[in-house]
Amino acid sequence: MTLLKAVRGTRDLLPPETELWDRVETTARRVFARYNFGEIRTPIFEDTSLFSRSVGEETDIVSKEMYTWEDRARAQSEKSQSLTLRPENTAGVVRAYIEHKLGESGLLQKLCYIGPQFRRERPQKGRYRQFWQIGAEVIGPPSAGSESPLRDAEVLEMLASFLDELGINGWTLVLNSVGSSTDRPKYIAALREALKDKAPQMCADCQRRAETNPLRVLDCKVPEDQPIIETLPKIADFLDDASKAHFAAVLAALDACGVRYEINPRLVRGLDYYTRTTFEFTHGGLGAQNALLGGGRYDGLSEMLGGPRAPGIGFAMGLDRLILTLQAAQAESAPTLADAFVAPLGESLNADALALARELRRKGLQIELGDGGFRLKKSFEIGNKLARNIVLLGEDEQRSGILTVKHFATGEQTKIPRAELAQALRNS
RNA sequence: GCGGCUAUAGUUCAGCGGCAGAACGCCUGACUGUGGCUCAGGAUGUCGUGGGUUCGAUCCCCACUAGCCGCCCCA
Repeated sequence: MTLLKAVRGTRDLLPPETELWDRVETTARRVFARYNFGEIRTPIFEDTSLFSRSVGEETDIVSKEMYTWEDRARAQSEKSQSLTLRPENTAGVVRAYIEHKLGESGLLQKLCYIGPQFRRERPQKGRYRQFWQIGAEVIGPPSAGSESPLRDAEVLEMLASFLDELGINGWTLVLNSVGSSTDRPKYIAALREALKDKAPQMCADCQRRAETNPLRVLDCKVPEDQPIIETLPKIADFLDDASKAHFAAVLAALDACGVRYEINPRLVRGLDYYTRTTFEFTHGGLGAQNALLGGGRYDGLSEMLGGPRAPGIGFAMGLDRLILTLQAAQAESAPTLADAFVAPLGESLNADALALARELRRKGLQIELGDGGFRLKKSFEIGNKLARNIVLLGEDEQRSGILTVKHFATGEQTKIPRAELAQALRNS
Protein backbone atom coordinates (compact mmCIF):
# COMPACT_ATOMS: atom_id res chain seq x y z
CA MET A 1 0.00 0.00 0.00
CA THR A 2 1.43 3.36 -0.92
CA LEU A 3 1.88 5.65 2.03
CA LEU A 4 -0.09 8.84 2.01
CA LYS A 5 1.97 11.98 2.27
CA ALA A 6 1.20 15.64 2.77
CA VAL A 7 0.37 16.98 -0.70
CA ARG A 8 2.86 19.06 -2.65
CA GLY A 9 3.38 22.49 -1.20
CA THR A 10 1.76 21.63 2.15
CA ARG A 11 3.50 20.47 5.29
CA ASP A 12 3.08 19.50 8.91
CA LEU A 13 4.35 21.85 11.57
CA LEU A 14 5.71 19.92 14.54
CA PRO A 15 7.12 20.73 17.95
CA PRO A 16 9.45 22.31 18.76
CA GLU A 17 8.98 24.49 15.66
CA THR A 18 5.36 25.15 16.58
CA GLU A 19 6.61 26.86 19.72
CA LEU A 20 8.23 29.44 17.47
CA TRP A 21 4.99 29.87 15.53
CA ASP A 22 3.13 30.44 18.74
CA ARG A 23 5.65 33.05 19.81
CA VAL A 24 5.32 34.98 16.57
CA GLU A 25 1.52 34.90 16.71
CA THR A 26 1.45 35.92 20.36
CA THR A 27 3.86 38.77 19.72
CA ALA A 28 1.77 39.97 16.78
CA ARG A 29 -1.45 39.96 18.81
CA ARG A 30 0.25 41.77 21.68
CA VAL A 31 1.87 44.45 19.53
CA PHE A 32 -1.20 45.00 17.34
CA ALA A 33 -3.42 45.27 20.40
CA ARG A 34 -1.38 48.25 21.56
CA TYR A 35 -2.51 50.00 18.38
CA ASN A 36 -6.10 49.05 19.09
CA PHE A 37 -6.50 46.40 16.41
CA GLY A 38 -9.19 43.77 16.80
CA GLU A 39 -9.10 40.32 15.25
CA ILE A 40 -11.28 39.36 12.30
CA ARG A 41 -11.73 35.81 11.01
CA THR A 42 -13.12 35.50 7.52
CA PRO A 43 -14.02 32.26 5.69
CA ILE A 44 -11.23 30.29 4.10
CA PHE A 45 -13.13 30.18 0.79
CA GLU A 46 -15.11 32.86 -0.95
CA ASP A 47 -17.00 33.49 -4.15
CA THR A 48 -14.42 33.41 -6.94
CA SER A 49 -15.44 36.79 -8.29
CA LEU A 50 -14.39 38.45 -5.02
CA PHE A 51 -10.79 37.81 -5.99
CA SER A 52 -11.06 38.43 -9.71
CA ARG A 53 -12.67 41.82 -9.04
CA SER A 54 -10.20 42.97 -6.38
CA VAL A 55 -6.84 41.32 -6.99
CA GLY A 56 -7.36 41.65 -10.74
CA GLU A 57 -8.37 39.31 -13.54
CA GLU A 58 -5.03 39.67 -15.32
CA THR A 59 -2.75 39.10 -12.33
CA ASP A 60 -0.81 35.87 -11.98
CA ILE A 61 -2.61 35.10 -8.75
CA VAL A 62 -6.05 35.11 -10.33
CA SER A 63 -5.17 33.90 -13.79
CA LYS A 64 -3.18 30.82 -12.82
CA GLU A 65 -2.66 30.31 -9.11
CA MET A 66 -6.07 29.95 -7.47
CA TYR A 67 -7.68 26.77 -6.19
CA THR A 68 -11.11 27.14 -7.72
CA TRP A 69 -13.95 24.67 -8.01
CA GLU A 70 -17.58 24.61 -9.01
CA ASP A 71 -19.66 24.01 -5.88
CA ARG A 72 -22.57 22.04 -7.27
CA ALA A 73 -26.20 22.84 -6.62
CA ARG A 74 -27.86 20.56 -4.08
CA ALA A 75 -31.42 21.26 -5.06
CA GLN A 76 -33.38 22.28 -8.16
CA SER A 77 -33.83 25.71 -6.68
CA GLU A 78 -30.09 26.14 -6.07
CA LYS A 79 -27.53 27.38 -8.54
CA SER A 80 -24.00 26.13 -8.64
CA GLN A 81 -21.37 28.61 -7.58
CA SER A 82 -17.71 29.07 -8.34
CA LEU A 83 -15.73 29.07 -5.10
CA THR A 84 -12.04 29.73 -4.43
CA LEU A 85 -9.69 29.07 -1.53
CA ARG A 86 -8.53 32.52 -0.53
CA PRO A 87 -5.16 33.46 -2.08
CA GLU A 88 -4.94 36.49 0.24
CA ASN A 89 -7.08 38.01 2.95
CA THR A 90 -7.55 41.69 2.17
CA ALA A 91 -10.40 41.07 -0.26
CA GLY A 92 -12.24 39.00 2.34
CA VAL A 93 -11.81 41.66 5.01
CA VAL A 94 -13.10 44.40 2.73
CA ARG A 95 -16.03 42.19 1.71
CA ALA A 96 -16.88 41.75 5.40
CA TYR A 97 -16.47 45.49 5.97
CA ILE A 98 -19.05 46.17 3.28
CA GLU A 99 -21.38 43.30 4.21
CA HIS A 100 -21.60 44.27 7.87
CA LYS A 101 -21.74 48.00 7.12
CA LEU A 102 -18.80 48.62 9.43
CA GLY A 103 -18.38 52.06 7.88
CA GLU A 104 -21.69 53.16 9.41
CA SER A 105 -20.02 53.46 12.80
CA GLY A 106 -18.18 56.45 11.40
CA LEU A 107 -15.04 55.11 13.02
CA LEU A 108 -11.86 53.75 11.58
CA GLN A 109 -11.89 49.94 11.48
CA LYS A 110 -8.61 48.35 12.52
CA LEU A 111 -8.75 44.66 11.81
CA CYS A 112 -6.02 42.03 11.99
CA TYR A 113 -6.04 38.38 11.01
CA ILE A 114 -3.94 35.24 11.18
CA GLY A 115 -4.62 32.35 8.89
CA PRO A 116 -3.69 30.10 5.99
CA GLN A 117 -3.81 31.27 2.36
CA PHE A 118 -3.60 29.19 -0.79
CA ARG A 119 -1.82 29.69 -4.08
CA ARG A 120 -0.94 27.02 -6.60
CA GLU A 121 2.67 27.98 -7.30
CA ARG A 122 5.74 25.83 -7.63
CA PRO A 123 6.95 25.26 -4.06
CA GLN A 124 10.30 26.67 -3.05
CA LYS A 125 12.08 27.75 0.08
CA GLY A 126 9.74 30.19 1.83
CA ARG A 127 7.01 29.49 -0.71
CA TYR A 128 4.28 26.97 -0.09
CA ARG A 129 0.88 26.26 -1.58
CA GLN A 130 -0.72 26.56 1.82
CA PHE A 131 1.08 29.37 3.57
CA TRP A 132 0.29 31.49 6.59
CA GLN A 133 -0.18 35.20 6.76
CA ILE A 134 -0.58 37.66 9.58
CA GLY A 135 -2.07 40.84 8.28
CA ALA A 136 -4.00 43.92 9.25
CA GLU A 137 -6.17 46.49 7.57
CA VAL A 138 -7.02 50.06 8.53
CA ILE A 139 -10.13 51.06 6.66
CA GLY A 140 -13.02 53.46 7.08
CA PRO A 141 -14.90 56.43 5.69
CA PRO A 142 -12.68 59.38 4.75
CA SER A 143 -14.27 61.39 7.58
CA ALA A 144 -12.62 58.99 10.04
CA GLY A 145 -9.18 59.87 8.72
CA SER A 146 -8.73 56.71 6.66
CA GLU A 147 -7.09 58.61 3.84
CA SER A 148 -4.56 60.38 6.01
CA PRO A 149 -0.84 59.74 5.45
CA LEU A 150 -0.66 59.41 9.21
CA ARG A 151 -2.39 56.02 8.87
CA ASP A 152 0.33 54.83 6.48
CA ALA A 153 3.11 55.97 8.77
CA GLU A 154 1.44 54.51 11.85
CA VAL A 155 1.11 51.09 10.21
CA LEU A 156 4.74 51.15 9.07
CA GLU A 157 5.92 52.22 12.50
CA MET A 158 3.93 49.37 14.04
CA LEU A 159 5.56 46.86 11.70
CA ALA A 160 9.03 48.13 12.52
CA SER A 161 8.25 47.78 16.23
CA PHE A 162 6.85 44.30 15.70
CA LEU A 163 9.95 43.04 13.87
CA ASP A 164 12.21 44.60 16.49
CA GLU A 165 10.22 43.07 19.31
CA LEU A 166 10.38 39.66 17.63
CA GLY A 167 14.12 40.00 17.47
CA ILE A 168 14.46 40.08 13.70
CA ASN A 169 17.52 42.11 12.77
CA GLY A 170 18.62 43.34 9.40
CA TRP A 171 15.29 44.11 7.81
CA THR A 172 14.89 46.86 5.25
CA LEU A 173 11.76 48.87 4.66
CA VAL A 174 11.36 49.65 0.97
CA LEU A 175 8.80 52.27 0.00
CA ASN A 176 7.24 53.64 -3.14
CA SER A 177 4.15 55.45 -4.30
CA VAL A 178 2.33 54.05 -7.30
CA GLY A 179 -0.07 56.98 -7.48
CA SER A 180 -3.80 57.10 -7.84
CA SER A 181 -5.85 54.73 -9.95
CA THR A 182 -5.69 57.24 -12.80
CA ASP A 183 -1.95 57.92 -12.46
CA ARG A 184 -0.90 54.34 -12.93
CA PRO A 185 -2.37 53.59 -16.38
CA LYS A 186 -0.85 56.84 -17.68
CA TYR A 187 2.54 55.76 -16.40
CA ILE A 188 2.30 52.26 -17.84
CA ALA A 189 1.40 53.71 -21.24
CA ALA A 190 4.44 55.99 -21.13
CA LEU A 191 6.64 53.10 -20.09
CA ARG A 192 5.46 50.96 -22.99
CA GLU A 193 6.15 53.81 -25.36
CA ALA A 194 9.70 54.26 -24.04
CA LEU A 195 10.39 50.54 -24.14
CA LYS A 196 9.55 50.30 -27.82
CA ASP A 197 12.96 51.83 -28.57
CA LYS A 198 14.95 50.59 -25.61
CA ALA A 199 13.83 47.00 -25.10
CA PRO A 200 15.72 45.51 -28.07
CA GLN A 201 19.02 46.50 -26.39
CA MET A 202 18.04 44.79 -23.13
CA CYS A 203 18.22 41.22 -21.84
CA ALA A 204 15.93 38.51 -23.17
CA ASP A 205 13.80 38.60 -20.03
CA CYS A 206 13.27 42.32 -20.37
CA GLN A 207 12.28 42.03 -24.01
CA ARG A 208 9.58 39.62 -22.94
CA ARG A 209 8.58 41.74 -19.93
CA ALA A 210 8.29 44.83 -22.14
CA GLU A 211 5.39 43.04 -23.82
CA THR A 212 3.77 41.17 -20.97
CA ASN A 213 4.35 43.31 -17.90
CA PRO A 214 6.38 46.48 -18.47
CA LEU A 215 6.47 47.35 -14.75
CA ARG A 216 8.56 44.23 -14.20
CA VAL A 217 11.34 45.63 -16.40
CA LEU A 218 12.06 48.01 -13.54
CA ASP A 219 12.84 45.00 -11.36
CA CYS A 220 15.51 43.59 -13.70
CA LYS A 221 18.76 42.62 -11.97
CA VAL A 222 21.01 42.35 -15.02
CA PRO A 223 23.84 44.91 -14.53
CA GLU A 224 24.06 45.85 -18.23
CA ASP A 225 20.40 46.87 -18.23
CA GLN A 226 20.69 49.26 -15.30
CA PRO A 227 21.86 52.34 -17.30
CA ILE A 228 18.94 51.85 -19.68
CA ILE A 229 16.47 51.48 -16.83
CA GLU A 230 17.76 54.78 -15.41
CA THR A 231 16.58 56.53 -18.57
CA LEU A 232 13.05 55.13 -18.43
CA PRO A 233 10.18 57.30 -17.20
CA LYS A 234 9.72 57.28 -13.41
CA ILE A 235 6.40 56.81 -11.66
CA ALA A 236 7.18 59.80 -9.45
CA ASP A 237 6.87 62.10 -12.47
CA PHE A 238 3.37 60.84 -13.15
CA LEU A 239 1.91 61.35 -9.68
CA ASP A 240 -0.69 64.07 -9.34
CA ASP A 241 -0.06 66.80 -6.77
CA ALA A 242 -2.27 65.21 -4.13
CA SER A 243 -0.44 61.87 -4.34
CA LYS A 244 2.93 63.61 -4.19
CA ALA A 245 1.91 65.54 -1.09
CA HIS A 246 0.51 62.38 0.48
CA PHE A 247 3.74 60.46 -0.04
CA ALA A 248 5.82 63.36 1.28
CA ALA A 249 3.69 63.45 4.43
CA VAL A 250 4.18 59.71 4.99
CA LEU A 251 7.95 60.13 4.76
CA ALA A 252 7.92 63.13 7.10
CA ALA A 253 6.01 61.17 9.75
CA LEU A 254 8.43 58.24 9.46
CA ASP A 255 11.37 60.60 9.83
CA ALA A 256 9.79 62.13 12.90
CA CYS A 257 9.56 58.79 14.70
CA GLY A 258 12.91 57.50 13.48
CA VAL A 259 11.79 54.61 11.29
CA ARG A 260 14.42 54.09 8.59
CA TYR A 261 13.39 53.39 5.01
CA GLU A 262 14.62 53.26 1.45
CA ILE A 263 12.67 54.69 -1.43
CA ASN A 264 12.61 52.40 -4.43
CA PRO A 265 10.83 53.98 -7.37
CA ARG A 266 10.93 50.58 -9.04
CA LEU A 267 8.98 48.75 -6.35
CA VAL A 268 5.94 47.31 -8.08
CA ARG A 269 3.34 45.02 -6.67
CA GLY A 270 1.36 42.30 -8.32
CA LEU A 271 -2.09 43.10 -7.04
CA ASP A 272 -4.21 45.56 -8.97
CA TYR A 273 -5.92 47.22 -6.03
CA TYR A 274 -2.88 49.06 -4.68
CA THR A 275 -2.78 52.86 -4.89
CA ARG A 276 -0.37 55.46 -3.57
CA THR A 277 1.86 54.03 -0.79
CA THR A 278 3.23 50.54 -1.39
CA PHE A 279 5.92 48.88 0.67
CA GLU A 280 7.87 45.75 1.46
CA PHE A 281 10.01 44.71 4.38
CA THR A 282 12.79 42.58 2.97
CA HIS A 283 15.40 40.39 4.58
CA GLY A 284 18.51 38.75 3.18
CA GLY A 285 18.93 35.03 3.67
CA LEU A 286 15.55 34.18 2.26
CA GLY A 287 16.86 33.56 -1.24
CA ALA A 288 14.60 34.51 -4.10
CA GLN A 289 11.67 35.05 -1.74
CA ASN A 290 13.19 37.93 0.19
CA ALA A 291 9.98 39.77 1.03
CA LEU A 292 9.02 39.21 4.67
CA LEU A 293 5.90 41.25 4.26
CA GLY A 294 4.26 43.55 1.80
CA GLY A 295 1.36 45.86 1.59
CA GLY A 296 0.02 49.21 0.62
CA ARG A 297 -2.87 51.55 0.29
CA TYR A 298 -6.04 50.54 -1.59
CA ASP A 299 -8.22 53.60 -1.83
CA GLY A 300 -10.62 52.32 -4.49
CA LEU A 301 -11.03 48.70 -3.39
CA SER A 302 -14.33 49.02 -1.53
CA GLU A 303 -15.95 50.70 -4.53
CA MET A 304 -14.60 47.97 -6.83
CA LEU A 305 -16.56 45.49 -4.70
CA GLY A 306 -19.72 47.58 -4.76
CA GLY A 307 -19.21 49.14 -1.36
CA PRO A 308 -19.09 52.72 -0.09
CA ARG A 309 -16.01 54.89 -0.40
CA ALA A 310 -13.61 53.43 2.15
CA PRO A 311 -9.92 54.18 1.70
CA GLY A 312 -7.57 51.87 3.54
CA ILE A 313 -4.10 50.57 4.02
CA GLY A 314 -2.93 47.14 5.02
CA PHE A 315 -0.24 44.54 4.85
CA ALA A 316 0.33 40.82 4.99
CA MET A 317 3.38 39.09 6.30
CA GLY A 318 4.53 35.64 5.36
CA LEU A 319 4.56 33.76 8.63
CA ASP A 320 6.49 30.89 7.07
CA ARG A 321 9.22 33.35 6.04
CA LEU A 322 9.31 35.04 9.45
CA ILE A 323 9.87 31.63 11.01
CA LEU A 324 12.65 30.81 8.53
CA THR A 325 14.37 34.08 9.37
CA LEU A 326 14.07 33.51 13.10
CA GLN A 327 15.37 29.96 12.79
CA ALA A 328 18.38 31.14 10.80
CA ALA A 329 19.06 33.83 13.38
CA GLN A 330 19.03 31.61 16.44
CA ALA A 331 20.38 28.53 14.66
CA GLU A 332 19.51 25.84 17.17
CA SER A 333 17.29 27.24 19.89
CA ALA A 334 17.38 25.23 23.06
CA PRO A 335 14.07 23.45 23.57
CA THR A 336 12.28 24.68 26.65
CA LEU A 337 12.51 22.27 29.53
CA ALA A 338 9.67 21.31 31.82
CA ASP A 339 9.95 22.43 35.43
CA ALA A 340 10.15 18.86 36.67
CA PHE A 341 10.02 15.22 35.76
CA VAL A 342 8.02 13.26 38.34
CA ALA A 343 9.40 9.75 38.71
CA PRO A 344 7.41 7.13 40.62
CA LEU A 345 9.65 4.32 41.88
CA GLY A 346 7.56 1.29 41.18
CA GLU A 347 4.21 0.83 39.51
CA SER A 348 2.37 0.85 42.83
CA LEU A 349 3.28 4.54 43.09
CA ASN A 350 1.93 5.52 39.66
CA ALA A 351 -1.45 6.65 40.96
CA ASP A 352 0.07 8.83 43.65
CA ALA A 353 2.52 10.26 41.12
CA LEU A 354 -0.38 11.37 38.94
CA ALA A 355 -1.94 13.03 41.99
CA LEU A 356 1.33 14.84 42.67
CA ALA A 357 1.66 15.91 39.04
CA ARG A 358 -1.90 17.26 39.09
CA GLU A 359 -1.13 19.22 42.23
CA LEU A 360 1.93 20.83 40.64
CA ARG A 361 0.30 21.44 37.25
CA ARG A 362 -2.64 23.17 38.90
CA LYS A 363 -0.13 25.55 40.42
CA GLY A 364 0.99 26.40 36.90
CA LEU A 365 4.09 24.24 36.64
CA GLN A 366 5.05 22.36 33.51
CA ILE A 367 5.38 18.72 34.54
CA GLU A 368 6.38 15.59 32.66
CA LEU A 369 5.12 12.43 34.35
CA GLY A 370 7.29 9.31 34.19
CA ASP A 371 6.24 5.76 34.91
CA GLY A 372 6.88 3.39 37.80
CA GLY A 373 7.69 0.72 35.24
CA PHE A 374 10.88 2.61 34.32
CA ARG A 375 14.08 1.72 36.07
CA LEU A 376 15.44 4.63 38.03
CA LYS A 377 18.37 5.06 35.66
CA LYS A 378 15.97 5.40 32.78
CA SER A 379 13.88 7.94 34.68
CA PHE A 380 17.01 10.02 35.15
CA GLU A 381 17.99 9.76 31.51
CA ILE A 382 14.59 10.79 30.23
CA GLY A 383 14.17 13.40 32.93
CA ASN A 384 17.48 14.99 32.02
CA LYS A 385 16.26 15.47 28.46
CA LEU A 386 12.87 16.87 29.26
CA ALA A 387 13.05 18.76 32.54
CA ARG A 388 15.21 20.93 34.78
CA ASN A 389 14.53 18.82 37.88
CA ILE A 390 13.57 15.30 38.78
CA VAL A 391 11.20 14.60 41.66
CA LEU A 392 11.50 11.11 43.11
CA LEU A 393 8.41 9.52 44.60
CA GLY A 394 9.35 6.25 46.28
CA GLU A 395 7.98 4.47 49.30
CA ASP A 396 10.03 6.60 51.69
CA GLU A 397 8.81 9.81 50.09
CA GLN A 398 5.22 8.61 50.08
CA ARG A 399 5.35 7.76 53.76
CA SER A 400 7.11 10.89 54.93
CA GLY A 401 5.58 13.41 52.51
CA ILE A 402 9.09 14.71 51.94
CA LEU A 403 10.19 14.41 48.34
CA THR A 404 13.63 13.92 46.87
CA VAL A 405 14.44 16.56 44.26
CA LYS A 406 17.53 16.72 42.11
CA HIS A 407 18.45 19.71 39.99
CA PHE A 408 20.07 18.42 36.82
CA ALA A 409 22.27 21.39 36.01
CA THR A 410 23.97 21.53 39.42
CA GLY A 411 23.56 17.91 40.44
CA GLU A 412 22.38 19.14 43.81
CA GLN A 413 19.91 16.85 45.59
CA THR A 414 17.57 18.03 48.34
CA LYS A 415 14.60 16.87 50.41
CA ILE A 416 11.55 19.11 50.15
CA PRO A 417 8.19 18.81 51.93
CA ARG A 418 5.31 18.31 49.52
CA ALA A 419 3.70 21.61 50.48
CA GLU A 420 6.79 23.60 49.54
CA LEU A 421 7.58 21.66 46.38
CA ALA A 422 5.85 23.89 43.82
CA GLN A 423 7.57 27.01 45.07
CA ALA A 424 10.97 25.32 45.16
CA LEU A 425 10.63 24.03 41.62
CA ARG A 426 9.50 27.41 40.37
CA ASN A 427 12.60 29.05 41.84
CA SER A 428 14.99 26.41 40.59
C1' G B 1 4.20 26.86 -15.91
C1' C B 2 9.91 26.61 -17.56
C1' G B 3 15.34 25.24 -16.57
C1' G B 4 19.13 22.94 -13.23
C1' C B 5 20.50 19.84 -8.92
C1' U B 6 18.90 16.11 -5.49
C1' A B 7 16.19 11.57 -3.12
C1' U B 8 20.19 5.45 0.98
C1' A B 9 18.81 4.10 8.87
C1' G B 10 15.15 8.45 13.40
C1' U B 11 18.93 12.58 11.65
C1' U B 12 23.26 14.22 8.73
C1' C B 13 25.49 11.81 4.86
C1' A B 14 29.22 8.08 2.43
C1' G B 15 28.99 4.09 -1.12
C1' C B 16 29.11 0.40 -5.25
C1' G B 17 26.55 -3.38 -11.78
C1' G B 18 27.28 -8.88 -7.37
C1' C B 19 26.26 -9.76 1.35
C1' A B 20 23.43 -2.32 2.81
C1' G B 21 27.65 1.42 5.41
C1' A B 22 29.66 5.62 8.99
C1' A B 23 28.71 9.30 12.61
C1' C B 24 25.15 11.05 15.89
C1' G B 25 20.67 9.35 18.06
C1' C B 26 17.97 4.85 19.92
C1' C B 27 17.79 -0.04 22.91
C1' U B 28 20.35 -3.57 26.50
C1' G B 29 24.12 -4.50 30.08
C1' A B 30 28.53 -3.19 33.27
C1' C B 31 25.32 -0.03 37.53
C1' U B 32 18.35 -3.96 41.38
C1' G B 33 17.03 4.14 44.55
C1' U B 34 20.67 8.28 40.85
C1' G B 35 21.49 11.19 34.71
C1' G B 36 25.75 13.52 31.98
C1' C B 37 31.59 10.52 31.04
C1' U B 38 33.37 5.62 29.81
C1' C B 39 33.25 0.50 28.17
C1' A B 40 30.77 -3.97 25.95
C1' G B 41 26.84 -5.62 23.01
C1' G B 42 22.21 -4.82 19.85
C1' A B 43 18.37 -3.08 16.31
C1' U B 44 18.12 0.04 12.44
C1' G B 45 16.26 0.28 5.96
C1' U B 46 10.45 -1.22 0.42
C1' C B 47 18.26 2.42 -0.95
C1' G B 48 11.36 7.98 -3.08
C1' U B 49 7.52 5.23 -6.63
C1' G B 50 6.71 2.59 -11.24
C1' G B 51 8.71 0.70 -15.61
C1' G B 52 13.09 -0.68 -18.76
C1' U B 53 18.31 -2.65 -19.83
C1' U B 54 21.03 -6.86 -17.54
C1' C B 55 22.39 -13.58 -15.59
C1' G B 56 21.98 -9.89 -11.68
C1' A B 57 20.03 -2.80 -10.56
C1' U B 58 20.35 0.86 -4.51
C1' C B 59 23.95 1.88 -8.74
C1' C B 60 22.75 2.53 -15.79
C1' C B 61 18.20 4.45 -18.78
C1' C B 62 12.99 6.43 -18.90
C1' A B 63 8.65 8.23 -16.52
C1' C B 64 6.34 9.88 -12.16
C1' U B 65 6.41 12.01 -7.23
C1' A B 66 8.72 15.12 -3.69
C1' G B 67 12.54 18.66 -1.97
C1' C B 68 16.16 22.49 -3.01
C1' C B 69 18.19 26.49 -6.40
C1' G B 70 17.06 29.83 -10.40
C1' C B 71 13.13 32.01 -13.78
C1' C B 72 8.21 33.79 -13.22
C1' C B 73 5.40 35.66 -9.27
C1' C B 74 4.59 36.94 -4.35
C1' A B 75 4.08 36.85 1.54
